Amino acid sequence: MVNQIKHDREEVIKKAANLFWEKGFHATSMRNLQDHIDMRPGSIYAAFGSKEGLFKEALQCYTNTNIALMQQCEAQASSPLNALKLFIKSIIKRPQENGAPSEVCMLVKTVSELTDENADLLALSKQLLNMMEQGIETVLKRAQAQGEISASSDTRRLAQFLQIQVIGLRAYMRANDDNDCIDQLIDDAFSCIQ
Amino acid sequence: MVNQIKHDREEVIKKAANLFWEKGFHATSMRNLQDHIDMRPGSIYAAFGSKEGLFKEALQCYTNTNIALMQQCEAQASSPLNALKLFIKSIIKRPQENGAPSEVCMLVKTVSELTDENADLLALSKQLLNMMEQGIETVLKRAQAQGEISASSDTRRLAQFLQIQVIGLRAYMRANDDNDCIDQLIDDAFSCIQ
DNA sequence: TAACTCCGTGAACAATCGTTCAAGAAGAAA
DNA sequence: TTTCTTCTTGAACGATTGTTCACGGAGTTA
Repeated sequence: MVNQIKHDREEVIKKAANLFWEKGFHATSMRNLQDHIDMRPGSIYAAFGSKEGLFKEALQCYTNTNIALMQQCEAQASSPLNALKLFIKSIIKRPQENGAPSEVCMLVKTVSELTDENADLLALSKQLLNMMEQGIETVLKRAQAQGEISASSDTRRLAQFLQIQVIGLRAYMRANDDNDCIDQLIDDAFSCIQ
Repeated sequence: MVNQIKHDREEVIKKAANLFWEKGFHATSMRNLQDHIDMRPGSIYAAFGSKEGLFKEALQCYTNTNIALMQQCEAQASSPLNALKLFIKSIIKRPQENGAPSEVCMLVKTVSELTDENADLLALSKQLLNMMEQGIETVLKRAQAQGEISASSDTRRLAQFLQIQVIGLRAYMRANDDNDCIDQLIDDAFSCIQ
């Protein structure tokens, strides 16, 4: 085998994504990343081109993980709507329970933090968030086809509604330390979906 | 009159708050601030002590403005619940319409961006967000006393619900460029309040 | 006018930022 | 062993970070 790649690319990106997710784009320095993913600047720049390049891959990785989780929920749950509930509940669980580095969605954090000074990163985050919403809508349509939700419901609007609930709940959890009521708040949100 | 203070403190803090609100704490450099508030480093540090010190005042200023807006809405509207609707609608309106530097609430942005590395700023933001929620609850109680909402409703939970809606809606607007549907989404959220 | 007080100035500080690149290490091919 | 290829290393770059402080200017008091 020719010179083997020392670092597993996927593994490295995953570690980087976790650090970016925790600290945000600007507060994460290349020195921080070097320590966290155990690579030297030369290797990082050879592999990813720039801090922005690595961040793009991190955003993609984060989204792919979420999509995979969604598919996993669909395989497990007894119906599309239950899959959606399972997905959202497992995403919203406190970080200390599922190892996530922040309560807030990484894409939302990024969209909130960045400005036009990083236009392409901002655009990518918006695009990925939109992709997640469309994924939700796809499952909602499946639920509609199976009669779980009314045929007259606007699945696009329902997907928007759920997206807003999840964004709001996660940011709210970040802002409040004691959140025993979260489970009920999630149920409240879902009771609106018919 | 002894040497008059050249810069109006309130005005300076308001300008600084707008820049911090737009760019976030980390992405706003002292050089950016110097240009934006037209003060030199010496004067800034004499008046505020540090970047963190100025940011604290900016957070307070932002919150005070929101509280003032809430009171103004109560004076204008025909009932407590209508005042709340008016307040939330005027907050959620797109930044290009009301001059706000970002769609996202400054306190939420801060809570989302910062980590324990700026523990006191994080704590202050959480505290101010909580204060806003309590303000909402106060108005809800007034609405309850006037029979606008059911006497059996849990105003604490309703305030939480509204807080989550506003947080979610604003972040959602930041992430989506075309948002003609926002007014309807706001009405949807309020239709749950009984 | 001279001395004093106060605020504002901006050059300069050490530290850190994102990034580059010449050099080294290690296995493959000859 | 020698050459070649490929990946890694870490010192070093100029730029920018948050912050400091000796200085100048302007109004007040004597």
